[in-house]
Amino acid sequence: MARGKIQIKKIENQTNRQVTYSKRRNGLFKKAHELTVLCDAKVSILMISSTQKLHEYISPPSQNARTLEETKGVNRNLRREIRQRMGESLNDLGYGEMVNLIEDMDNSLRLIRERKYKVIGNQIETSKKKLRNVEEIHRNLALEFDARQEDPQYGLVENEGDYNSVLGFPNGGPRIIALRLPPNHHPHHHHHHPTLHSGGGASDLTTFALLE
Amino acid sequence: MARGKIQIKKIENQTNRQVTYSKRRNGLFKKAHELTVLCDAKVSILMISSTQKLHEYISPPSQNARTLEETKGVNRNLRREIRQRMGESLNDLGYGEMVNLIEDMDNSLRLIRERKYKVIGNQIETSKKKLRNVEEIHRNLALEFDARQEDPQYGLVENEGDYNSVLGFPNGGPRIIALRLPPNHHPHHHHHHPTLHSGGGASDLTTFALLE
DNA sequence: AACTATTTATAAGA
DNA sequence: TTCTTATAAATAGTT
Repeated sequence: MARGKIQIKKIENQTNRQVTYSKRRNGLFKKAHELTVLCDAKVSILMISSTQKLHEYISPPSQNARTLEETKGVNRNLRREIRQRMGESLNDLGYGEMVNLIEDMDNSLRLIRERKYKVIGNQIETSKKKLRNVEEIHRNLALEFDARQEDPQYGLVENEGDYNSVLGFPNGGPRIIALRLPPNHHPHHHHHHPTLHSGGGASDLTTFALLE
Repeated sequence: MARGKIQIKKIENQTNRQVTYSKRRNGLFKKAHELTVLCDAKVSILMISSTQKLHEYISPPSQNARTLEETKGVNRNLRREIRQRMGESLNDLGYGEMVNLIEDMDNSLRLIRERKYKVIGNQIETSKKKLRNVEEIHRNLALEFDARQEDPQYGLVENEGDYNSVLGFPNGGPRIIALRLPPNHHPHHHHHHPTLHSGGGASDLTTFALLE
């Protein structure tokens, strides 16, 4: 947009592409920030460069920060729990947590089994297909990021863009927020919920603190 | 940035704010799109306006061409599956499906039990954690939101931005979805699983079908 | 929704 | 990478 018009198509020269990526990334983040301020909006941007580096912009929490953060935390934990219930992401669980999870899943299984015997109707063939489809689809969805996590070559990049400097925030600008939930703050009523246990050596809470 | 410089601070006039939001949102999405093309990057943007509408930009998958409808189906099925694995929303399952679910959960349980005995301790690679956390934080906005879709009162908003037209995509361009959120929600009002519960008699599938 | 006077972003060069 | 600057693009205010 200067010194000549360009076509919007992939920049083949790797160096140029890198430079343009860096410049435009800053521009985009700046625009995003202005939008959040001007329009009282919430914006979140994730981007992965052609060299597989990750950059992000998260608009700072506006007003209902506490509630929003709590809600975020609940969501985060819910998702983790789901993975665990699928038998994935078990790295995060300590022994005791795993015992609790198993107990919880046993209970769920019991529920479902009971229910099974109450079901009328037999659409077995169709049903099997549906479930298979669900399972396959689920695995595909998990790929985008999760698969990347399995590959050591993909690492998180430290704040390269230094967006805060660009925008004139010495520090304290938009950033990743860590949430520490109260230990008893959970939609579940049962106490033995695995994902919210703060126990264990390396909890998510610790990791989040590092991010700040 | 025209006809006068403005200060980057919240626009108090509601109408102006709305207009500016719309304009700048399109601008931001366009920039994002250019970035993806020019620099061969992947970009994902989520934003919620002050009127609680959600808009998102997701750069088209470079090769993996999954349609919007397919993706919607994935999400729909994922949510349903999660509920089922919690022992809820079993109404949707036929007998055969339930048999499959039980079998699958048994397998998962076995996985977890096996894993339990292999747990050693701090195996966490910080980079993996970071990446996962970034992803999760980014998607929190969407989830905040997905949870509300379970409630029939939430309706879909038509593609206001019409970003594809702006950019000259007749269709098949980057997908932007707008949904309308209600002004008030209740993050702390939880029953068993508020965010994952379907409301009323209609199944979630039905609800989603209406939403799309 | 369109129109423009201006501001802002940025491509190319240093 | 950072700066400079000519120019393209975005957009604030207006119609």
